[in-house]
Amino acid sequence: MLGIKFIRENPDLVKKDLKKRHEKEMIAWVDDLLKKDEEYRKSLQESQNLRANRNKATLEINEMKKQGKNISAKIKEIKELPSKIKNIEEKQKELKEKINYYLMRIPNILHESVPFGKDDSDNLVVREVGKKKKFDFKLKSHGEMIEDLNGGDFNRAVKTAGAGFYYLKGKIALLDLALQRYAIDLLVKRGYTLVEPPFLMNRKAYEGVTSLADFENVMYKIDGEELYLIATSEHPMGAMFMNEVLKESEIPIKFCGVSACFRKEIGSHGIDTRGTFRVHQFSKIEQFIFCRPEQSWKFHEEIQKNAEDLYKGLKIPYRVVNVCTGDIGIIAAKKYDLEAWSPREKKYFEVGSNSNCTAYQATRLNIKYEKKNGEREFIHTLNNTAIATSRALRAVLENYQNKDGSLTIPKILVPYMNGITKIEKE
RNA sequence: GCCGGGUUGGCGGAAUCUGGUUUAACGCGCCCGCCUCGAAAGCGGGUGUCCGCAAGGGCAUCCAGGUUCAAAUCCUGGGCCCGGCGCCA
Repeated sequence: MLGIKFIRENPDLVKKDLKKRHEKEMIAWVDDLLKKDEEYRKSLQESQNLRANRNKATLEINEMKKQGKNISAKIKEIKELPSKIKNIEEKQKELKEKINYYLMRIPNILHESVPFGKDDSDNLVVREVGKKKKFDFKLKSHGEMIEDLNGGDFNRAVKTAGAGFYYLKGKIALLDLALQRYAIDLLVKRGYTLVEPPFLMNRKAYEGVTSLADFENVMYKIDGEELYLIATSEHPMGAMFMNEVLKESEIPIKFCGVSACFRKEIGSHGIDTRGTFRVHQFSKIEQFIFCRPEQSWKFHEEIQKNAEDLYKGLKIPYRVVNVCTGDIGIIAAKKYDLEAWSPREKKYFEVGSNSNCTAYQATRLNIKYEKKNGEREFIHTLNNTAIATSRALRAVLENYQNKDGSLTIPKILVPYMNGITKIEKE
């Protein structure tokens, strides 16, 4: 969320941004928020004065009691103070709740380089990289390939779990792991610390890292417990330092998360029942950075380069898009999507997403860092996919299939495949 | 899951039974200043957060409530940690 102080000081900037995001109703929210904020602070002053009076009287009573004086008159005098305080504070609570309602929903301030637009069709292509191979045969879908290579089972996954789940087997399962190890090794080599986080998270921590809509549309909740299955390791990594103050000397912190990811995908396009592309569970290697505010734009490009280097290494053509104001979501100040080339559909499809969340997540999570002079400031957080196997598998399976139905293993993955260079049709 | 013990600042640790000059004694750490060629020691100040231009004040003893003029302390519910038992990949 944005700091209330920031909104107080820059209401016009906030409104201008909401307009860019096509959030017209929220513009009125800002005025109401500021009004409620002022009322709240006034009420706070009032209740605090009453509390000060009460505290003073309490000390006096104590003193009198020690001297053996009769305190009943004094108690009568301040008798109604507690209820007065209670009344005011109840109103205050309502104001605070409304203020929080707004703060939890008003989105982050956009970076100036974010293109204006309505939806994903207005995303700006930043660059296209890699040579597209020519195929002189009809390409199979990645789902068909997996089945033909005896590398997975979608029907039986429907039986045991439901649509949107998959079994991977044999060499394709190994390929899934190879992709993960490849990404981990590249990131660890570049100074990132490997992290295996909890796959379940409580509500409080979760509210800090995601938008409220996600609780409905994305997250699986454990029945009878305040626990949610993580949608990405970004979430437990982000929440890791909740309510902490980090020393300037310990940041930047660079994490490489590895986890299974669970998503309901309600409200998104159909679930992929013959493949791994849009599914309820997949594995993902994720980059996450905590850093000083002045470093975050530099790191945004750094984690972008990491992701691009992974696809360059795989020799899979991709493009980078700068996600526009209408498609970016409430948390990021700027977001790049990485899209791999689908030779079968002759279009790009999303394989990763790179967000600079600036102080937005850190404000909700209350993560600060302490400067050398003792001052404290909210930290910046960034996250980017390295490899989501469900999507990277599709990219590999389409770009590396051969006319005879076999699959060539990308050279860079061969060491992770126990030397296997090709998966033949069985 | 059951039984018992516990939860106080950056850390150790008093005060809890018997509510009251204890937001926290005592000790350690960290930061700044003085001293010094530099450092240590020593001395002085600081070391959570919120409201306020300031003066000043509020809040903060795991969390949420309650009782009370007053809660670290009493009551209710919940979380977490330690030990024992049980259950179990």
